[in-house]
Amino acid sequence: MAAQSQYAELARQLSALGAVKRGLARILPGECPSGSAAVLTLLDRHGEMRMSRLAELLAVDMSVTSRHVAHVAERGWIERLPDPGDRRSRILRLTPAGLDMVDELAQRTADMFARNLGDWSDDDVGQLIAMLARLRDSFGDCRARHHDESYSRTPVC
Amino acid sequence: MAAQSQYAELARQLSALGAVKRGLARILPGECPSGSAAVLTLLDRHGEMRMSRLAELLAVDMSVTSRHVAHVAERGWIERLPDPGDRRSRILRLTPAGLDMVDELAQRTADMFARNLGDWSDDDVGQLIAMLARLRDSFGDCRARHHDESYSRTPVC
DNA sequence: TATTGTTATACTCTATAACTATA
DNA sequence: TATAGTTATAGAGTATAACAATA
Repeated sequence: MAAQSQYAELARQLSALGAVKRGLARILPGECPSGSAAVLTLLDRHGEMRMSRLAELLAVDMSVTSRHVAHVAERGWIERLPDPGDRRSRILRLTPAGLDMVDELAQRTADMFARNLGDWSDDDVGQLIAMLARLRDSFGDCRARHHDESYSRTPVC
Repeated sequence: MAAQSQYAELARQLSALGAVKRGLARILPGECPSGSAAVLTLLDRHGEMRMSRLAELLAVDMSVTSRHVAHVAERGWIERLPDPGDRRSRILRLTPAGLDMVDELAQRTADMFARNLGDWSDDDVGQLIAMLARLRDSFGDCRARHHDESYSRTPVC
């Protein structure tokens, strides 16, 4: 358990991270904002999946997921296939054009990091990744709890 | 210098951090969204300062800073004093009510982290803070470069 | 009845550009 | 002319609520 002043400092650092994320967003292709990029990247990493699963991985509400998915589908980067097991559901899958975009994104991201993190060792980056993963894990699923009052009124996160 | 796959993973982790930040935002008082909280927290930490300095610390455009500052000033949490040395400028300073709000924010933030990071040691948190600070430092000031074409057309960040 | 997904609405944060006042 | 700050406008991301279709 850490001290209160440390928590305050951690909050400041997390807040300041917005600048890094906006920097990352600024190098994206015009038609592919960060929400779309996240969808494509997750589909590439985890393979085809349903909306609800994607919403979980994105850690946003399904309504938000729906809009991001519509955006990338309109551009032909994914297809929405019927789910044979549940006709309410849709299976999301990258198209070849989507895969191309994923490659483009990876290229731009790597360039960006290479420019700015040139003096970080492989190990440094690995440690940062590990700590961020642990942080996310500790917070669990921080999305709002829809219509669920079984917990306290103020969300746990 | 790290590998491209590591950079892709780092980008994913940073993107996923949005969930943690939204969780943090959800516990804020209704009248004090995260932009306002950042202003108050920075004034508390660094003492009174001018708009331009605050914009730098927030790492956002001054127009954004101006709106956040107006919001907290309307609620009486800061005062905007004339700068004796430059009449274009304004000095921002926390009021007693602003200090109270800072305390309230620190309390809520600490509660939140204590709930979720209970199994992190003081050292763990310290390491995370240090790495985030280094990350931010490596990226430098990632704000858009206004009307400055002395660099390449694509921003460095 | 409950769940999957979509759409409408509203709010926060951000950047760009045009503007005022002062240096 | 250049700089400090404000305001108007637009775009991205998100959540809530109401809704349709299916389980």
